[in-house]
This record gives sequence, C-alpha cells and structure tokens, in this order.
Amino acid sequence: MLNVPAKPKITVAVVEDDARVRQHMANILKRAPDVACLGIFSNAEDAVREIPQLRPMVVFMDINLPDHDGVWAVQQLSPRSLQTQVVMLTVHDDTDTIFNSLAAGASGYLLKPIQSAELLSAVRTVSSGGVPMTSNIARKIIQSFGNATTASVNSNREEMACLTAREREVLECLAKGYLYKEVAELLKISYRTVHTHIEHIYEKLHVRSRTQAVAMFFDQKHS
Amino acid sequence: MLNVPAKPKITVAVVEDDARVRQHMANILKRAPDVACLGIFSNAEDAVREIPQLRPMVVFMDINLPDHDGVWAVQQLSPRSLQTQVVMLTVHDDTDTIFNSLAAGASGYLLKPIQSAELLSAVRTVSSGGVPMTSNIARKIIQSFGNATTASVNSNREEMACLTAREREVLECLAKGYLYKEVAELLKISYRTVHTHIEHIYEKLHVRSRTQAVAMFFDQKHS
DNA sequence: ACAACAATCGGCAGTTCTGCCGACAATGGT
DNA sequence: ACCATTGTCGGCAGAACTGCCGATTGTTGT
Repeated sequence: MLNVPAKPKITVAVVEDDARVRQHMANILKRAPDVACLGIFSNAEDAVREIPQLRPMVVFMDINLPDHDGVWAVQQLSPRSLQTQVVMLTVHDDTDTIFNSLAAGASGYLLKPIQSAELLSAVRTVSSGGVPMTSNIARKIIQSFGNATTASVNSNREEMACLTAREREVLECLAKGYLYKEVAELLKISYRTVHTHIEHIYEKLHVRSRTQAVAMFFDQKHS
Repeated sequence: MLNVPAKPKITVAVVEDDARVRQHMANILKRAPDVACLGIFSNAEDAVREIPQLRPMVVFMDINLPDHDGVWAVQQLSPRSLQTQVVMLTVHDDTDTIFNSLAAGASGYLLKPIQSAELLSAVRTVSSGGVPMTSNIARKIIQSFGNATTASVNSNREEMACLTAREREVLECLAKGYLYKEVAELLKISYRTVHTHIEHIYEKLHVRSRTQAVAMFFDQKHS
C-alpha cells in the first residue's frame, strides 16, 4: 500500500454466464490499475480447460453456470492450480451452497449484485491472503458454529444494538409494512426525517433495501 | 469544519504479551492515518478491565497470555462492549482453538506473524462489518463444520394456502431482500414475470407493498 | 371442447424508495 | 469551550416498485 515500485499486477479471471454481469465485471477490472484480467469465461468447461494455463491469482466463479455447477468447476481447478484463489460470486446465500463452495476450495464468497468497490476490494483481499465475504455470509458461518456450543455473540442482535431507540422505532414501523409517509405520520415527524433514519439504519445493518432490513429485524426477533 | 468529512478514525486496542510483537503492531497502527490505537495491553486482566472504558471498535487479542487464555478475555469482554469486534491473533491454527474463539464472540482469526498490510486490512475489514481470516482458517472452520451439521433450512409451513408454489418461491426471495431483477435471475425468469407473480401475491394477501407481504410471510413462518 | 387456472412475457404512467449533497438545534462528555 | 452524537429537516436524480392495460402457452378438470 505504500511506495512500492514495480508491483506486479494481480492477475484475475472471471467465470460468469450472464453476459451483462460479465461485461460489468470486465469494465470494473479493466479500470483498476493494479489488476490484469487474463480471461473471461461463460461456462465451466472452458474455464476449467483454460484457467490452469492462464494461472491467474484470483478467479471469480459464478455458481449458476449453463453446463456445470460452479462448485464442480472449483473442485476441478483447485488441485491443479495451487496458487489460484477462487471467490464464489452468486445470488445464493443458503448455508449449504456456501459450505460446499468453501469446502471445495473457494477462498471467498460474495453475493451479487456486486459493487465495483466491493469487487476490487475482494481482489486485493484475496490476493493478500484474506477471505472476502459479506458480513452476512460470515455471520452465517460463525452462527452455525456457535449453535453447537455456546451462545453466539456476534449476531444480528449486536447489530440491532447499535441502532438508536428512534431508529428501532422506525424499523419496527417498516417491519409492519408502513410507507415512509405513514411512518412519518405515526411518529409525528417529517417524511424527510424518516428518510434520514432509514439511511442510518441501512448503514448500520449493512443492507441496501427496506426489505433486507426488515428481514434482519425478523431474524433477530425470532432467534 | 464540514468540508472535510471528518471521518472518525477506527479505534483499536491490542492485547499481546510478546513485547517485540506488541511494539511491531503499535508501529504499524501508528502509521495508519485512519486508525487510532487507544491502548495496548500485555495481559488479559488489564485488558478486560480497561477495554470496556476505552470502547475501541476493534480489539486484536492474542491467545497466549500470561494470566488467562485469550478466549477467556473475549468471553469477559463481549457482553460488556457490544460495539467492539474482536480479532484473534495467534500462532495456533488448530480447529478447537479457532472454534472456541469464534464461539466466544470473536469476529476474526488471524495467524502470526502478521504482515502490516494484513493487519491494516483486517482493521478495515472488521470495522466495516466483515470477518477477517485467512483462507486456511476459513477452510478449517468449514471442514469441521461439515462433520457435525446437516442443513435444515426448509421449514415451509404450507399455509399461505392460496399462494401457488411459484408464488411462494418469489415471496421467499422477497423475504431475503432480493430486488425484482435479482429474483428474476435467481428463478431464471424475466423481470416482468416476477412482477406478475408479485401482483398476484399482493392481491391474494391483500397487501399493497413488498414489505407488508414479507411481514405476513414471517408472521406465518413463526406462528 | 371448454372453462379455469398457472406460468410466462410486454409497455407505460405514476408512486415510492434510495443515495448523496447539504443544514441546524439539543445533548452529553472531555 | 469543544466535539461527537442524535434527531430533526430540504432538494434532487436515478433506481425500484406498483398498478393497470394487455398477451400466449400449457395444464387440469368437467
């Protein structure tokens, strides 16, 4: 991160069947000065055949592929190119899929749609030995772990705890299905203030929509 | 005063008994402009007593401490400082130690010797809700997890009787916070079809918004 | 054969939400 | 006195959602 001259670029490959997403990722990676995208594949067969020759440091692997499962592709790749780190990139956040991927040798797990900053952060994280994953994914893993023994402390409950009383009031209204303007009426504040509270709630809970926040609210309530 | 967003520094504390390592980490953290190191401790007792007052966002906790186990320290700390994330920092990579640390409430697990980039990356990762750990650690967790547990995710009550199977699928996606376009990708159908299913769901459940439908979904699920 | 339904698509207007730029007053702690 | 936090507001652009007008293809039951 400091003044290190002549830093070799991080080599990357992408396996993704959706042309739109593929193009999107290519654009993001192309703009990064410290990243070199060696190849982009739309199916698992091509990827498994070509990637060992390209030897990228990082592979982003979609799970929904037309010919094979992304997990299958990881299993094929891992033994062959030991220096490659694989980051799964998918919409599935169920525990089974996550665990199968990681057990197959994946080094990270991110949920689509992925933001450009998130993607580049993942590239650098994984190339420096880290494990990029969203907080929700990590929480699933840790929670599953904690279930067997003691109480898991780092859960939704803790994220809820950092909400202020007013923010919790707003979130409860959202959980009942009220519109912004209805929340405003109920709490005797302006539409704009509801708006601001919700912005803060999203930031603190690391979510990007009302329904994600409500889902987390219910998870916490019934856990 | 406002033109520079006055980004608050990430506050950090370190618990580490080896003086050399302690100094090394202090130097690294001191050089980071966005990090403020509030305290460095050489034993667990001091750390457990002082850290709740300092309220750092991140604590790096060694496991080999002279007076107590680092896991013990985490257990003491977690209930008291809810906003603090703990990253274990140790030479032990055996499954039991990792397991116990995470169960005690740790948010991450890194192996010594730690590089400066790695340390700073971990600070930022954990302060933004992530979970720093090396890929080897993550794999160990996954593997040992795979032994004990089998997934039991699908507990769908068959109420919501009026909804068709497809509509319930869509509703479950909504309950996880997906956007229309994400549901479309997940179910391999078009945006417009998702739209139509949701119209039917709203009509059958007598609601007028996504969040109301999701609230009803959760009510049914947990009743 | 026909009706009813389920599942899949399209367009379009209007509403709602989200993100980002700001602001100000009150409070409490250092 | 100063700073951080909280709660309260405004505007605006773009994204997402909702509602309503359609449609075709199958399946199921009568």
